[in-house]
Amino acid sequence: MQGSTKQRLVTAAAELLDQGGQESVTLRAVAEQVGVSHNAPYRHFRDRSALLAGVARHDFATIGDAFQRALTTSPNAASAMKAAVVAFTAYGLAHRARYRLLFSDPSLPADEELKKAAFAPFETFVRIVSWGQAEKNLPPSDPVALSGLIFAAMHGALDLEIGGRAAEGKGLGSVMATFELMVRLLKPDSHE
Amino acid sequence: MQGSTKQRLVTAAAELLDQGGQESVTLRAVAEQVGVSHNAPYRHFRDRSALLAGVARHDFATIGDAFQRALTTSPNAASAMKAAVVAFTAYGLAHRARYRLLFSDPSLPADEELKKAAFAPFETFVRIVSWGQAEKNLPPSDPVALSGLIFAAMHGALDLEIGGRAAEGKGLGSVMATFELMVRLLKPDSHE
DNA sequence: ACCTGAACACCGTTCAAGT
DNA sequence: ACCTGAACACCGTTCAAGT
Repeated sequence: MQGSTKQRLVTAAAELLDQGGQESVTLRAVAEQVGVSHNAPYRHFRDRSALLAGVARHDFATIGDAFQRALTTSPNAASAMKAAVVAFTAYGLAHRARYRLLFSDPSLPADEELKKAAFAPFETFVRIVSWGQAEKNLPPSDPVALSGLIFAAMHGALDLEIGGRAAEGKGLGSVMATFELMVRLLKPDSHE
Repeated sequence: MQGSTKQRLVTAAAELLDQGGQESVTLRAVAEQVGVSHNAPYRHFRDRSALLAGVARHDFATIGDAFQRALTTSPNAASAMKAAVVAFTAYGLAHRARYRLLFSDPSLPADEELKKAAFAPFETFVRIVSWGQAEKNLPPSDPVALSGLIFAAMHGALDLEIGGRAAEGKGLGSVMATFELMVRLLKPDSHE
C-alpha cells in the first residue's frame, strides 16, 4: 500500500496488463485493486489512455536504464549490443501487453513528455551502435539510420513473436537467433 | 448490395477498420452498415473476433497475390524484392488497422485455415529471397532464416511507422529507406 | 437456415454531492 | 484536494421467438 494513489493506479494498471492484456485493464478493475471507487482514477488521469501513458512513461525509463547499464558496464561493443538486445527482448516477452503499449499501440497519446521518455532509450542505443562501428563490428553507415534498421529488425522479430506470427514460437531463442544472424551479416568483410 | 450476408459483413468490417480502427468495429455498426439487426452476425460468425479473422483471411490472400505477381512479372530478383516490399508497405500504410490485425494482433484467433492463409505469402517471399541469393544480391545463408530477418525488419519498420514511433513519420519513404539500407548492407562484398 | 427484439452484464465517462 | 454513488450511453453476447 505504499506510494500515492496515482502511483498505485499506474502499478495496478501495469499488473493487469501483465495478467490479462489490454482489454482486462478496465478503470473499474484498476480502481478495485487500489481500493478506491470506480471513478476515483479521474482525479488523477484525464481518461483511461492517460493512465496507460503513465505505465508507458515508467517502462520507457526502465528500458533506458537497462540500455545505459549495457553501455557503461560492458567490456566491448559486441557484448554491450548483445546485453541491450537481451534486456529488451526479455522485457518484451515477460510483459507482452506492456511492450506492445510502448512500441506499437497507435492509440497511446504522445504528448511531448512521453515522446522524450520514448526517445531516450533510442539515443543510448545509437551510442552502442556507434561504438560497434568504431570497433569495426558494424558497417560505417550513418549511425542513426543504421540504429533505426537494427532496432526495426529487433522490434519486428519480437512483435511477430509476441503476436504468435513467428513460425516456431521459440521465445527468446527465436528473437536472439534473428539478432545473431543480422549482426553476423552486417559485420564488414563477413561474406566472402 | 452484392454477395452473401456473410461476405458483406466481412467487407463492412474491413471498411470500418479503415475508417476508425479496431475499436470502431462494433458488431452493431457492422450490422447496421449491412442492413441487418445487431445480432444477425452471430448466424455467420461465432463472435466478433471470428468476423475479424474473416477480414484477415481475405487480406492475407490479397498480399499473397501481390507477392506472386512480384515474383512472376519482375525481370530480376532485385526488382521483384522491391516490388514485394512496396506492395506490402503500401498495403500497411493504406490499411493500418487491418495491417496490425494481420501481422501483430495477439487476439486474432489462429485456426489451422488462417495459419495456412498467413503462411502462403511468406512462402512466396522466401522464393523471392532465394532468387536474390542466386543472383548474388543477398548472402548465402539459410534462405528461410534470411527471409525471416528481412521480413522482421520490414514489419518492424512499418509497424513503428504505423504506431507513430518512427522519428520523422515520413510514411512510405521512411520504410523504403530502411529497406534500401538493409539491401545495400546485406549485398555480398559491399562494405570494403 | 436465417433473422429479430428484449434482456443481461459489462464498460468509459459525467455529474452532483460529500469531507 | 480528493473521493463517492447514481446515472447515461454504449458494448458483446445470449435467448426466446418468428419466417
